[in-house]
Amino acid sequence: MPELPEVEVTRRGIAPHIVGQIVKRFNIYHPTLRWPVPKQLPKLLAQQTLLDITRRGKYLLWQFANGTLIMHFGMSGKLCMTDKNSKRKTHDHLELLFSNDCCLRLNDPRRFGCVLWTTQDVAQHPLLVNLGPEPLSKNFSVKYLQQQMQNKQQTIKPFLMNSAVVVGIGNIYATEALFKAGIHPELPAKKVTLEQTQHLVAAVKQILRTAIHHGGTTIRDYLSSSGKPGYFSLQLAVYGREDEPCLNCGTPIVSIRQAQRATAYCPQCQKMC
DNA sequence: AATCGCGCCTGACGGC
DNA sequence: TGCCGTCAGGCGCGAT
Repeated sequence: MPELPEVEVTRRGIAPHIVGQIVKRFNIYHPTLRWPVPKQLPKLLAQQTLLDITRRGKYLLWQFANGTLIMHFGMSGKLCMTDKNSKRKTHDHLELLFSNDCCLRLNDPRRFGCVLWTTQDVAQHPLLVNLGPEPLSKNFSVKYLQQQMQNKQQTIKPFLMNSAVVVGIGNIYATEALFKAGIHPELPAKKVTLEQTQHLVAAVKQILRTAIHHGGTTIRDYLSSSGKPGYFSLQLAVYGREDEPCLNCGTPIVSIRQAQRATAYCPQCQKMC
């Protein structure tokens, strides 16, 4: 499942090939993603120059002079850079063909992703306007997080996955960051101490930076059909390691469910206080 | 107001 | 082998 690092790695991988290029064709093959892909997109984008491609949280933003394409990969989406003559694969839902013959196809088996269009200030779009700070920016600070956690009874793990608090932290990275910070996932947010908050902010930033770095090294794979997303190259300390020994202390990793999501943690290393 | 839980969807996997 | 049930999960939205 693409989280922030995978989206950022994708952005960095494709930008040099397509920014400044003109859209030759925009083809929709399967318009029913999470929301319908706007039917008028082929006409709107034809002959438009891609001015820039940026990211907000897990949203990829394609900036054109006449508007912005908003793309989200949901659970299973990815972009494949390919030859325009190559055979389309199952779950290739749409395709952007640029004037330099660079061809990008959105492949998303589960279709939880979306492709939308706005002519307004994209930051004010309903999907983006309520998003919290970028985790790798200085706005995601100990002071900020402390303030957000104040009076919050919700446990820290689902709290951390709330995009209004901080963007881009999905199940894998929330789980891993709490292990790294030594915090029990069921600790109510308001009970997280200053010291724990310091560890948590540092852990989130470090894990995301490392994941982006690893993704960058496997970027050609990521952009190809055979590729694996960057996080596969990460050493996951607890996620998916139920009953296996903790890498720190050997205690078997425990798995629970929080808000319908699997959470793995070490009962020895991750404390409630 | 804050938080929970549903539903969208397909592929992987396990049991029979 | 094949079929079928279960699970996984991001995230907006409606319910509580």
